[in-house]
Amino acid sequence: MIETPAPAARSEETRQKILDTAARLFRRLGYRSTTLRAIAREAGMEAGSIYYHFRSKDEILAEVFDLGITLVFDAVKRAVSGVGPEKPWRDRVRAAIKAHLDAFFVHGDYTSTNIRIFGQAPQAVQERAMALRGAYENYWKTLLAQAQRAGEIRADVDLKILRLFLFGAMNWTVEWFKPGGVSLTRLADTYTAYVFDGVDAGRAPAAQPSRTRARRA
Amino acid sequence: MIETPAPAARSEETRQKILDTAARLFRRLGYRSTTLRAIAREAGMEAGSIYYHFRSKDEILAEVFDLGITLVFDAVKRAVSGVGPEKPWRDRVRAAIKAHLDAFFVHGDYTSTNIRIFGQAPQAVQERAMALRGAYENYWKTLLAQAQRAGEIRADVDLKILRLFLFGAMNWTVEWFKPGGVSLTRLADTYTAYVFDGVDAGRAPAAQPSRTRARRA
DNA sequence: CCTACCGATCGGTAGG
DNA sequence: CCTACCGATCGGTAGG
Repeated sequence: MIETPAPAARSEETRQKILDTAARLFRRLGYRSTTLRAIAREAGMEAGSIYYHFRSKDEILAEVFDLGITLVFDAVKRAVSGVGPEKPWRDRVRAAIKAHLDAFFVHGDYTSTNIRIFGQAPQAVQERAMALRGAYENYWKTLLAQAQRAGEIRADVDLKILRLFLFGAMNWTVEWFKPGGVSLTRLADTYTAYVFDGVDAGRAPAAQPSRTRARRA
Repeated sequence: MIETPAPAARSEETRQKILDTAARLFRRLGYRSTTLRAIAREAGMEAGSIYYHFRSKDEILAEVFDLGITLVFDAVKRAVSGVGPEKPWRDRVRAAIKAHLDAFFVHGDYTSTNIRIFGQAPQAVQERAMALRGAYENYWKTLLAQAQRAGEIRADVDLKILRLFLFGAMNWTVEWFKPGGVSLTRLADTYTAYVFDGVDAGRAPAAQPSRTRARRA
């Protein structure tokens, strides 16, 4: 019953293995230090064979970039649309934050490569990825704008600054998050609470299910 | 009256020019794509001459890292200690945020190199920079802990998470900030307000000198 | 600080 | 998908 996969499927599998390996090496070593020979070795083939699947090193990088953005974007859209229409916008923002963070660690090599080495990619590769990046940013712009229009974000908040503030906080987690400590769900809850409520002691602590603390004066 | 600088000073000047050039290229191109030949060219000398001033490419990178951290650290310490003792801790945090952001753009190539390509540096170089990085992180840890002990940050806030949250937001500015738009002072004020007060519409807007808005219900 | 050079390695290709 | 190879370029060094 177990058969050899059809040639097309087999090839697609190898292609995917090359991308996975490349993403992992790009993330750790950067663009130039990642050599096609190293990718080939870890993917179990010879260097020249990569050109059977890709036209150039830049094309591999470009696909890693695209896949990284797409995986995050899709996960975020799915999470947000899963929040009931009667729920406040804060819940949708929280779902988006959680999905964004989750995607970092399910597809960590792709997303980290995006964050870490986008700036050092050849310009042609950057330009190709810009469209997808822009679409993802626009999604967040709209999400935050709706929350503001609904009155859940103060009208004096500059949404562009807020979005970049939040993106920074989220994207930085690729530099320090390790599984085993704080969970991603808890981290997403915490970040959401920081953004909406702040950490000031003169305010009520963020609503969190399992622990309520006395408030100061 | 204008004399040729003493040989020692001249050499120090060249050394500095090499570091400045290297930092700029490291930031833009990454570690491996930045070649000693390119550094030499833009610093106005031949590739071999760099070895009169540095022992290796790695040593240049290590010095760029160290300088980047030191410049930010010193600026932050200076800014914080300039806040009057009667002032609330929030003012010290705000001063630290502003100094951290300012340093990014006064010494942008050094600090951006630190943020962008630390992960792709050879391990020996990373290890050397760890001590300074740790010292800077500890400084922030202490600062936030004092604010919490003074009751200005809620007792239930995890300071490690808060620090990483804030570092992410601050460090991400190297990816998007361009002079001419929002000022760094305003950005630091805004980030401080976000962290302490949040953006929720059910709360008072962050205290800002020139504009007070009506508060919602 | 320069000239001239070395060994190593790279991205990519031809031909199978 | 492999073998064998090319031209280019790299970090680093010797000798001045």
